[in-house]
This record gives sequence, C-alpha cells and structure tokens, in this order.
Amino acid sequence: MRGRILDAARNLFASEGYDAVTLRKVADSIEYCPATIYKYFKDKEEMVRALVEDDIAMTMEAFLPSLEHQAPLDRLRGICTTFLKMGLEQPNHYRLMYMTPLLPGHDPVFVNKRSDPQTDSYGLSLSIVQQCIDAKVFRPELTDAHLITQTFWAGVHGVISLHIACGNIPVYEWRPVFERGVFMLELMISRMLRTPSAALPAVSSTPESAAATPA
Amino acid sequence: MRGRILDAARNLFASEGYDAVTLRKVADSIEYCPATIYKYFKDKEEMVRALVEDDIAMTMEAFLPSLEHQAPLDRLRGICTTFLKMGLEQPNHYRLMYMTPLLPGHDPVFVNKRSDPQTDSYGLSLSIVQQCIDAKVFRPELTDAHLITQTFWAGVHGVISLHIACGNIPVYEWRPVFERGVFMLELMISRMLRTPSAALPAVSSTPESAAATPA
DNA sequence: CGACACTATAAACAGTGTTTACTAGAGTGA
DNA sequence: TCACTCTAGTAAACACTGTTTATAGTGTCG
Repeated sequence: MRGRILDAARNLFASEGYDAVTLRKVADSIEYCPATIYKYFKDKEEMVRALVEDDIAMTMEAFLPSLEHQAPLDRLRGICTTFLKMGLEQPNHYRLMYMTPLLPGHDPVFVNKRSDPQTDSYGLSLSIVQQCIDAKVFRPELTDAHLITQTFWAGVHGVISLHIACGNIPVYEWRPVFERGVFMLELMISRMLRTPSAALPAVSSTPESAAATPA
Repeated sequence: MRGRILDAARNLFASEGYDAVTLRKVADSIEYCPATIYKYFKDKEEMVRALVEDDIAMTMEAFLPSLEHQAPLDRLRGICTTFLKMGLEQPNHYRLMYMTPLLPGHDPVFVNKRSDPQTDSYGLSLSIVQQCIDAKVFRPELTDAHLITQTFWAGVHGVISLHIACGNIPVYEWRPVFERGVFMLELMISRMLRTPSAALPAVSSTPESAAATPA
C-alpha cells in the first residue's frame, strides 16, 4: 500500500516535475482521500524521503558496473561519470536528492544508512578513493581520503547542479554539459596523479542546444 | 515604496530564512494589506527577482577590490574567493540566486543585464579569464574562455552548494568548507597553468564544527 | 464644486499541508 | 451469534499559501 502511494508519487514527480507532487494529486491519482496518506506517512516530508531512499538505492545499483574495473582509478572514474550521467538524465530526482536542504541529517534512521559503502554513495566513493591512495595513484601529499572525496563530489556536483539551476540562461554560452563534467573530472584527477597524465579531454566549443533542461 | 517592500522582504528573508518570505508576512511587517504589493509587483516572482537583482549588484560591488590586482591570475583568484566567501556567509541569498531554477532565462530585461562585465558576474569572470589567456598564463591548449569560466564557476559553486544542501549531514566528515573551496580553486588553477605551480594548499583534516549551516 | 485618477483595503477564490470527528467494515473472542 | 475492538477510509474543517475583484477612501486638477 505504501508502495502504491509511492508509485503514484513517483509517476507524478517524473511526469509533471518538482512542484507537481501534491498530496491531493497523489491521492487523486490513486483514488483515495488525501487524509488516507497520513495513515501511512507521518508527513509529506516522510513520503518524499521514502522516494529519495529509493533513488539512493537505484544510484547504488547504477554504480555496480563501475566496480568491475581492476584499476582503482578506473573505478573512481566510473562512479563519477555514472553520477554525472544520472544527475543530467534525471534532474528532478537529482534536485530533490542533492539540491534541497530538507533532510534534517539528525534523523537516526537516515544517518545510519550513510557512511556505509554498501548503501551510501559517499561511503562507496570514500572507499574507492582510499584504494587509490593505497595503490599510490595520487601524489604522496594527498593522504586525506575525505578531502579528496569531498573535492571530487563537489566538482561533479557543481557541474550538474549549476546546469540544473542556470543551464537555461542562454547568454551564457554553455559548452556541452556532459563534456564539461568529464573535463572537470579529468582536470581534478590529472592534477592529483603521482605520474603526470596525458592531455585534458577536448570539449566542443559549440554552445549546447537549447533543449537543455526541459523544465 | 517598492524599496520599502523590498527592505521588509530582505529583512524577513535574512532573519527567518528561505521559506519565510510570504506575501502576507511582508505586508504585515510593513503594515499594509497583502493586495497592496500587487500594485508594485506583478508577481511574487517579480518581487523575488528584484531582490535577486539587488544581490547581484552587491556581488558585483564585492568584486571590485579584486580587480585592483595587476596580475590577471590574481584577479581571477580574487573574484573566486570573494564568490566563495559570499556564498558561505549568505547561504540564503546564494540559494536563491544559484540553486533555484526559477528565473525563466527568457525574460528580456533580465537577460540583457547578463553577459556584460559591468553588471554580470559571469561576464566579468569571462573577461578576466580571457585576460589570463591573453597573458599566456594558461597552457596553450586551453583557449576556450567560456569553457574555463564555466569550469571555475562549477568548481566553486559545487563546494558552496554542496555545503548548503548537505553540509549538515554529520557522518560525512566534512573538512572545513572554506579551505576546501580554496583547495578546489588552486587544484583547478594549478592544472591549467603553463608554468607548473607550487604545492596545493593544506586543508585541515579536523571535521568542521557542527555550526555549519544554521538552517 | 465635480470628475477623475490613484491608493489601499476587505473579502473572496483556489490551492496547499494537516487535523479532527466520524463511519463502515473486518476480525476476534466469549 | 453477538458484542467488541481495531482499523482503513472519509468528509469536513483549519490554517496557511498566492492571487483577484470590487469597493471605499484620498488626493489632484479643471
């Protein structure tokens, strides 16, 4: 039953976007009374958080193929580009997960799922970064796995979130956003590498087509 | 009169935060009827946009000292760190300006103010990056000023916005956010430099105090 | 003075999230 | 079988949003 409510919410969310997820619309689309939802969720926030947790689980699944690579650096590349793709393809979900300061952070249930490489993407990234450090991939002075993880995350997140928030302002002649994400990633990686890297990836200087973010 | 409304909105916004800016509260705090606001603003959105435009102007003023530096690279460093500081000190304004995909982008008045180094921070950054390119500061293959500007912007924005959205999740052992911003900036700069740079800045590995984002 | 323009308002409308009081029904135990 | 409880679902209301309409004031100008 919770599942049916969440399905309806998910559909509404994916089809009509961010602000369309209203309790009444969810209730209507499942042909129930708005108050019924409160039998299964304490809050609207709790309902939304259930959605987010599902999305987190999906993200973790999407990371799995990247873990097959032998070289830890390739694993790092893999999850970063996967994260980038996911954020660009599902901006609504991304916005909810990483651009909305709602999740109180002090919620014990929510917090316990974090920092675990199995269920949390930060924990997973952290462990891969640590593997890179152990494999002496990075320069010797770069020893703080948290700092490195947070920097990679911020870099990729910056490209995604800036695109979601400002990507539809045409006077900024935006370069293609995915290429920009890869450029950012390789920029960071290559500066951190112990053995100097090859050239940075090329980025097309044709401004991105206007079909960037379809609201 | 528009000014008085905006002042009230600004106070409300700064003191009670993002969601507290409601037309009725603004009207109450200035002791007018809610409908009166519609005499001076077509929308709530137009009122909010007026706030944002003021903030943009303030941002531009904050950039002025950075333009005094002789070396173009120092100018670039200056505006980036200023941007970083501003975003961290006024997260509410930052969120409104750069994390809310509201501004339709097709508004002609709004668009005309963009891309001008005098009134738009992107235009200003772009011109400084171009000066760096002309001064042969960057590696010869880095010729696309837009790409470079967008990359710097994304990097700094990533640190700020990630901190605003997720900085209150304690299990991520966040390193001090300002130091992380400078680290990100120098990471990007040093990889782009034609003449190799010195070491990256040190970042304290003490997790940031819990007083990060006071809601 | 009379006509006009303009300001501010009260009241309502449609839409939120949320709560309360209530009903119909399904079980369960005696 | 009969009462009993417990629960899923509901209608109606409440307190809020942003927004609109019709109306009462208030000044200015001819």
